[in-house]
Amino acid sequence: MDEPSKREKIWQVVNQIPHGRVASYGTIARLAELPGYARYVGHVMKGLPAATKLPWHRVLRANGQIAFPPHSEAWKRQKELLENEGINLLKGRVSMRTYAWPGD
DNA sequence: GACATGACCGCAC
DNA sequence: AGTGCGGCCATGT
Repeated sequence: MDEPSKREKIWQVVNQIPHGRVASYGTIARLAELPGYARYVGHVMKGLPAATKLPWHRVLRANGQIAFPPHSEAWKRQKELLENEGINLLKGRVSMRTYAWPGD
């Protein structure tokens, strides 16, 4: 089922990603106590309103890449927001070693 | 109810 | 280090 509790947990975790840090879909799922729901997290993100309060841009793939097709509009939008927070993208890819949350 | 698709992940080659 | 493949879960056709 698509219980509200699942979406809410995901929203909550995403909402707790600190400024200037990022987390992968799998990490979000794991922290939301929903291991294996990495894909579902993406589904929830897609359903977010355009003007959402959630820091959706801090959610990346496990390898640090943006989940959108490179150079697409959404891709550029997300890249912009990340750089706005002082996150350095190298070749459109974020160093998870440096910015991954949780960690340190 | 089978089959395809998606803002995914991890391990094996 | 790049690619492939199976595994994941919920939706849509």
